[in-house]
Amino acid sequence: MVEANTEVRQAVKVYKALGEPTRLKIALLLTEERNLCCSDIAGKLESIAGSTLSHHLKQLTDCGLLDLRKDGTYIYYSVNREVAQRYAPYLLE
Amino acid sequence: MVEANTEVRQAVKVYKALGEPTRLKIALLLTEERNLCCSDIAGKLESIAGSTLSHHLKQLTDCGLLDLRKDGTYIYYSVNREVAQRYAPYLLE
DNA sequence: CTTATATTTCTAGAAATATAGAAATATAGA
DNA sequence: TCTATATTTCTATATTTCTAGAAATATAAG
Repeated sequence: MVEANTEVRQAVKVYKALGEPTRLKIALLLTEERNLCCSDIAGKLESIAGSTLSHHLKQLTDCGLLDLRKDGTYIYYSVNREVAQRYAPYLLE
Repeated sequence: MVEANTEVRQAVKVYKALGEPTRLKIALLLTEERNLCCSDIAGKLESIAGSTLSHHLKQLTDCGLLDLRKDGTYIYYSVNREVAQRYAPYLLE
């Protein structure tokens, strides 16, 4: 019960992150294909400024839905399956 | 594949609806207890204007997450289990 | 018909969010 | 070190969203 509020707060963040078309698309892309970097993702979207994409990826990682792995200049993103499984297993279908 | 976009559009709506603290709280209330009317719900929230609550309930019903049943002057809301199950089974835990 | 209650619609202001350009930072390689 | 590429931060603007008061609508009851 102590953790209930924390969990609800995370749920709000996760759902807020997914409640935007571009971000949901990014999350779906990253469940199909793991370890995409920023520019890979940009390449798969219509046309998006790097700064905008960075802003979206920050929200998706801040809520715990995406994990990242830095490798040199690149940052590779993947969906965190546990978080997706808990709040939005729809992503994993 | 034809229905994919429709489904994604619904997903965005559902997640947008749940990505707001008051609305997530309403959704959680309504999974615990079915058939609450507008004023029941208002009574379980801190303090909210009727117009604000109406606005939130509209979003929750428009995305398919809540069903409603009119009975006289009252409108009773319940969570649509199928939609919740598909997009946010977290609600049903 | 009048009154009372439940809910919605209209309206507007305040706050939050999305977007992108420009500048900044980080790293790799020549 | 210099250059190129990847990504973030800063800044500004346009749009959306949240909120609630006032007025409107719907239904029930007297």
